[in-house]
Amino acid sequence: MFFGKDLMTTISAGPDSTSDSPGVRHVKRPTPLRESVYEALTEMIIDGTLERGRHLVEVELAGMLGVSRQPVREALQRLNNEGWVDLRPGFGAMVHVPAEDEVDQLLAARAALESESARLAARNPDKDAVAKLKDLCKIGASLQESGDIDGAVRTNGELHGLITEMSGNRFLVDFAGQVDRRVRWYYTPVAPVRGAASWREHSRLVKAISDGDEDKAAQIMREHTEHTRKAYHDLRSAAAPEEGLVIEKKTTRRRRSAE
Amino acid sequence: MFFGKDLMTTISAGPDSTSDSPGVRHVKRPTPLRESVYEALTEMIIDGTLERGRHLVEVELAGMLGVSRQPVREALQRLNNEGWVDLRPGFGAMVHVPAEDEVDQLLAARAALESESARLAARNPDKDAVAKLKDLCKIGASLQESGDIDGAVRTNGELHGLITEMSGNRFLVDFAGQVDRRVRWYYTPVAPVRGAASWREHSRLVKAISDGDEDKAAQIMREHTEHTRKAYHDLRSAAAPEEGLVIEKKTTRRRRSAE
DNA sequence: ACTTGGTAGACTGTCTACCAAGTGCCGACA
DNA sequence: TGTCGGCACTTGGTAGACAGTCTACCAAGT
Repeated sequence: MFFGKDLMTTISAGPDSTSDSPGVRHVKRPTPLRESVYEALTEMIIDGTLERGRHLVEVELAGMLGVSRQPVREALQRLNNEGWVDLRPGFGAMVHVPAEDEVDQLLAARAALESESARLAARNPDKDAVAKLKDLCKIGASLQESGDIDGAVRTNGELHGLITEMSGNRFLVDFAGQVDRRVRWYYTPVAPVRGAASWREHSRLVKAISDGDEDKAAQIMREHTEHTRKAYHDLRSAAAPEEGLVIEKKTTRRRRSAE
Repeated sequence: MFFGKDLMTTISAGPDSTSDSPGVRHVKRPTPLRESVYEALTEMIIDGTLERGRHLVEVELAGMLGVSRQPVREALQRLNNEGWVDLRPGFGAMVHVPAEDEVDQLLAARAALESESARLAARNPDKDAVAKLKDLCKIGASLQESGDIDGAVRTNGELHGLITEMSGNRFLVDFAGQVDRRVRWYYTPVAPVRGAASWREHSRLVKAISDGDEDKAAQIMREHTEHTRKAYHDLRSAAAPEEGLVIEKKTTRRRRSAE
């Protein structure tokens, strides 16, 4: 994400630099440090810099980010509450290792949350928002087609996020947001397979919303999530008949190198 | 106030809620202080010891609970993340003052979450759990009848909690749990009015679950929540035709000036 | 070979002290 | 009366210290 730029240079400035290096410029801190640390860490977890199961040592992270233990602790506790890491008392934090049934449960929760959101969004569809949705559909489909998986996944997130926001329900927004981020973490490898069909469904969904057809919107969103779950299972059983957790290794793609 | 010295006796409460697989007996794990503080504070917020809108000063709470600032800070941040308090940077925490549309949104979210939970619970109803549900129904109804509102509200919470747990989906459990506690906070005054009908609905719901009728269970849960919302609105418009939220009265408390 | 006991190191949980910066309030001043 | 400046308070963040606990490893005993 974009906050990275400034922050990372600021934060990662001096691992063990002495207190008064003349070159270190302390940028204005608009947001509390713990917030920045939180985002930096989620980013590192999602992009794999911090591998699953890794033991996160407070002082180590603190040094890595150029802050003291406290903000790190606070960030870690939030990450723990949201399920990104597991905090064992007296030992510390480990990056969460997802159980096999976890994606299932996540998608089930998402189905409930987003299907309801879609219903409420359709209940009173805002003109501008609908226009934006249509845009996102077009953008997403073309990104998908051009093979920009990261972009498509991101756009997918924006689209779903916008729909939940249209529900006007801040709790749905919040919960669905959390679920979405988690899903995105586990799910990126599925996107290439599932992509094309997914975007066709998005279009139908947006249409139902703009028509104000509540039941249809909710229904489509439900099926949409259900298809995603199926795709995940197919990929899983195809890619890892016995090896279990090895999938992410095999399917991880380096996207920066065009192939 | 009895918070005086050994807060352990006050806060360190019941058995730990670690998910225990059969055969593994965790002896005794001292809960981190921040956890105890968190629970003490939510309790105080719910029962009104800390009134809505009140400015929470870290060092004050720390003294009150007999701990240092650190655990209090960590607890406050969690409370902030979960919406119990609002943390204003540079100023501090205030106990959250619910907006008037907030209960609506909360109940809408709960409808989605718990209706889905009820569906999943009905999908494969566990014998023991169903028996427990029936118990709770009986207990709740009798508590309601005998006028023990607090007890009825608590039992209501247990019943809903058990149903979400029966869904087997930890995310639904988690989210619904958060929503439920919040609802319980705002909602206690409604319980007396709504109570009797509510418990009749619970019985029908439990029956649907034990029959394995998914659609019916989901449907009943939805209507159940809907009725609750209606009751809330009725009570509200009856009790406060004009004054609305002015419950908070304009008390700017002077804390240190001589009075 | 397997268990037991001991030991050492690492890390967290918590406390204390301290400082800089932001916020709200109150009173002085125009 | 209204506005400005300053004061007191509080948070946000840092540093260091210390006890308790967890892990790992090694040595001795069975």
